[in-house]
Amino acid sequence: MTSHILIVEDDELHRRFLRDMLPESDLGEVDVTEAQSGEEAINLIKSRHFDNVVLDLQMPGKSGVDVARAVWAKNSTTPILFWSNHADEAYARGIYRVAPKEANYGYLLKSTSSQRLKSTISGVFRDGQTIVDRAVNFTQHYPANSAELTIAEYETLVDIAIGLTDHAVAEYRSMSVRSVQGRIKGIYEKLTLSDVSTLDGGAAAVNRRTRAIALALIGRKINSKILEMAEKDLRARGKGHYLD
Amino acid sequence: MTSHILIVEDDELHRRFLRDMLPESDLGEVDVTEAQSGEEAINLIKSRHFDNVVLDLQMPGKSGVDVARAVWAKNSTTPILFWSNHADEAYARGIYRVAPKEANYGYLLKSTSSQRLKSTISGVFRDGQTIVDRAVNFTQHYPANSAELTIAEYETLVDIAIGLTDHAVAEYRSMSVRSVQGRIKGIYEKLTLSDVSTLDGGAAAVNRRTRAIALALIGRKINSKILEMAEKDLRARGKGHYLD
DNA sequence: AAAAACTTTGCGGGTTCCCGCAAAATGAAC
DNA sequence: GTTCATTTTGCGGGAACCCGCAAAGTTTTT
Repeated sequence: MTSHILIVEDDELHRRFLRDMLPESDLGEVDVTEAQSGEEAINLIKSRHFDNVVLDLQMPGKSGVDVARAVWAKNSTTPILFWSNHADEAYARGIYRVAPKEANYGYLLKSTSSQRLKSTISGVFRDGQTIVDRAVNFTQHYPANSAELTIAEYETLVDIAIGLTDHAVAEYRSMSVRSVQGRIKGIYEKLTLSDVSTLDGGAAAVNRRTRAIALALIGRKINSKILEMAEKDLRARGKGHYLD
Repeated sequence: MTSHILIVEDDELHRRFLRDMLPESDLGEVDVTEAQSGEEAINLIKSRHFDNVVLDLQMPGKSGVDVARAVWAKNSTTPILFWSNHADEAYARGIYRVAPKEANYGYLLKSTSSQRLKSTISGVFRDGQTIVDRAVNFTQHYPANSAELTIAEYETLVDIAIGLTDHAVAEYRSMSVRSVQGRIKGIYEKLTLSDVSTLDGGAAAVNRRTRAIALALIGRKINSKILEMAEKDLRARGKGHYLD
């Protein structure tokens, strides 16, 4: 039986590498289709059937998480292998948020060996496993440890990272301003921002809010793609005017 | 005469592509050395001589801008070709800031054709040209137009993006707090943030400071690597305690 | 069902950010 | 050297952020 596989990959060398490697894997006969962008992929997904998808995460325009959402909207059990240069917790959380419970997927770094890639493809596409590279610093069962941001804290972190005020987050998430501030304080604690140093005159050297965003960015808990998706969600929920 | 070329590229497929392509270019005889990381590259640069460097920008650990700084510290006229998936103004400004006046360099996206890559290599390495891909949204002669951030505004944007307070920026840059606030207002105007919308109760929906950072991030004026470099510069100038 | 843990919430005070008003200082152009 | 443009600067007021104190509500564990 022929497997129909969609490769979504803007990098030509990587796309070619996958195209050549997939027939060598032990999936049996495969029919490979390629897309060079998230937009192209979404159009293909709407009009054609694919058994499996190999998906880069960071692409110009729509990201891999955008495409995954479209794949799983069409068929919530389609296995996806995320294959990326980036081990961002931001992407891992994004995937976790859009993945249906019944889906299985893989998340592998491009720096892993061809052998490892082949065995992961088999595991995800043929054997129905979920396999996440350990370099992706995010567990699925959380809080795996209490230093990780909860779902609620992460959601609030993204909200303040796109620039919303406490009042706007409160209205958007249907909670009080004080609640929002409580979650933000929790974020600061987990990013070890409870004490900030002061200047000679006694004023603080660091603004906690922007420092937390910087740390999350440098620690790859958030990235620009995730912020774009968050803005899109805001607009989809009728609150786009906040940003105008 | 043999050209000694250093390739700095974490992606194995891209490194291999360059290694195969360089002897085909019209540089004459070439001797190619490869580094898989910024750190490895910096060690090689210190101990060996290279006539030219091909440099990825976004790598784990030290970025291409870090490596460029080391290259030009050793020899301020070594031509460098920056070859990247990312057309970030952040990187362009970073390069511009570390490039000596007498250096020539290229900045090309990996999505351009092999033909174009070869001709750019010739132009930069043999003919001493500076060639920047037009997708890199940053001119060298600025302000090319008054909507672009000035050097001073950009420097302040990066300072607030890493989380410094107005007082800390003032002390760090030896200027008054009001001056810092004036520059920040200029940043907001150029990011079209002068008017922000309000919620039903009249409170603002958007915090300008964090919204400006989000827009700069999404617009690729800044990125996490640039923030890491800014933190390093802070520490190098004896102000690392601001962040502790 | 009860107890414990976690989250939400209101109030109020202190700090930082943001901006207007106005003037001084510096740099560029003539 | 003079004029013009740009940048810097001080003061003060309003808004947003941050947090302590305390209590209520919800969820989880026993």
